[in-house]
Amino acid sequence: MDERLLGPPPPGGGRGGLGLIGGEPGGSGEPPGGGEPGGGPGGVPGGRGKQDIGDILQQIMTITDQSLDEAQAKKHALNCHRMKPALFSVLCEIKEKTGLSIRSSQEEEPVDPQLMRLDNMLLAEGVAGPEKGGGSAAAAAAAAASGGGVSPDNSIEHSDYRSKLAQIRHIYHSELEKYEQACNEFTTHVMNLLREQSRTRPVAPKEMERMVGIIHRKFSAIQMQLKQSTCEAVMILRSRFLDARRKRRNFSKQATEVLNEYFYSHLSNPYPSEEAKEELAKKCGITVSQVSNWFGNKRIRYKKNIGKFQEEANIYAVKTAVSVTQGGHSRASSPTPPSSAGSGGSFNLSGSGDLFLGMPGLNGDSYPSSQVESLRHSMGPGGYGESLGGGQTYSPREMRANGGWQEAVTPSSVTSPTEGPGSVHSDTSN
DNA sequence: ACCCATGATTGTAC
DNA sequence: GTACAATCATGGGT
Repeated sequence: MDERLLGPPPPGGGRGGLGLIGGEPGGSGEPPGGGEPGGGPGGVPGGRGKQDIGDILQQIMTITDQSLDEAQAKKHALNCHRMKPALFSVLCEIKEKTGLSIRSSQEEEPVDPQLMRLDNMLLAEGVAGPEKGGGSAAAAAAAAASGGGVSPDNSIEHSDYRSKLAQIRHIYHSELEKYEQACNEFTTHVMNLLREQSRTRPVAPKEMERMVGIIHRKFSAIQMQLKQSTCEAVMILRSRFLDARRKRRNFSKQATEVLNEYFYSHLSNPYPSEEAKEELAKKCGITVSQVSNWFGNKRIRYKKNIGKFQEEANIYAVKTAVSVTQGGHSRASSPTPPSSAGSGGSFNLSGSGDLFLGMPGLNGDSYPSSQVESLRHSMGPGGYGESLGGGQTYSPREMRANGGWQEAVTPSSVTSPTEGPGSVHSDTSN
């Protein structure tokens, strides 16, 4: 088998084997006329290339037709030829001359910047490099990039990301190993070929080195493709992971209820303190930033369309009213911030009462009073500032700047008459 | 498929 | 850093 692979070098020499790696400038693996001892020193460089293709084909045909024994016999005859040393020295001479041009034509091979980039990226993503830490580090980096909220199922996403990354890593390494193995096998094969050829033609160690270099370059090109596609896979995985973070999932009904309850019971000043947010977050099984988001969205949307929220407000107002009248302490689901201790009942009552006033049908007004208030607000500040009653100790900056939450959205009656100067809001802690 | 509700993100002001 | 306002993008109902 090996014998067949090494083939009968004399006619055509190692052309078959070396030709496989292709792209060799000047066909350096084959000294001019090297495979044609019969042609003698007359086979000058370049002459081979001009040979008629028909001749070559014919030669190939003869090779295939020849039996191995015949080839071996020819080889032997060549080696024993009395002119062989002379021919060999001529070939060596020619080789010396052509060697320079070969060397100058290729050699410079700076580290490919793209390969470097790919290597760096694979290292950074934890695909290349040490087994441990890399993947999780990348996942952590991705998580850090997410910014604020860490959703409860984030860990699931993390493990998912990690397992997928591990898969990619596994495939990458097994492929890399395969390539390396193939490269080594091929290198050995080529070296054997060259060694075999060195009996009939001069093959300098440098030439062998160069050949090995060529093979490695070819294989590293393949490796680069592998790295490139691995990078692409990681990028896709990563983008999917990042997209997944953005995916919105509605809060549970209970969570929304808790948040709404707080919102409507603090309608006059729906700015939960940090502690209140934390407590709400704990109760709802969400993060503090999600609570902040929720309140931010709620405030803005409530303000924008009070009428739409009226019904909802009424529902929660009734809820709180009922729970308060039933004992006042049954509002277990509604967090009572430490700073608001003692005042909860009062503003709940006031809130609900005012909301009833705002109910269409209950007050006989086709327009909810809050909408009227809204209209009044749109007329500009100044006319109803007294609704604050001077009792609010907490006023967010922007509220002070633009006229205040109460002024904007709260029906004048909602501004908690019961929430006097002594009433301290949870938000006053800020 | 469409529409609306809603959680998240972004840009801006303070 | 917080809040607002606008916007994006998805979930869910029809």
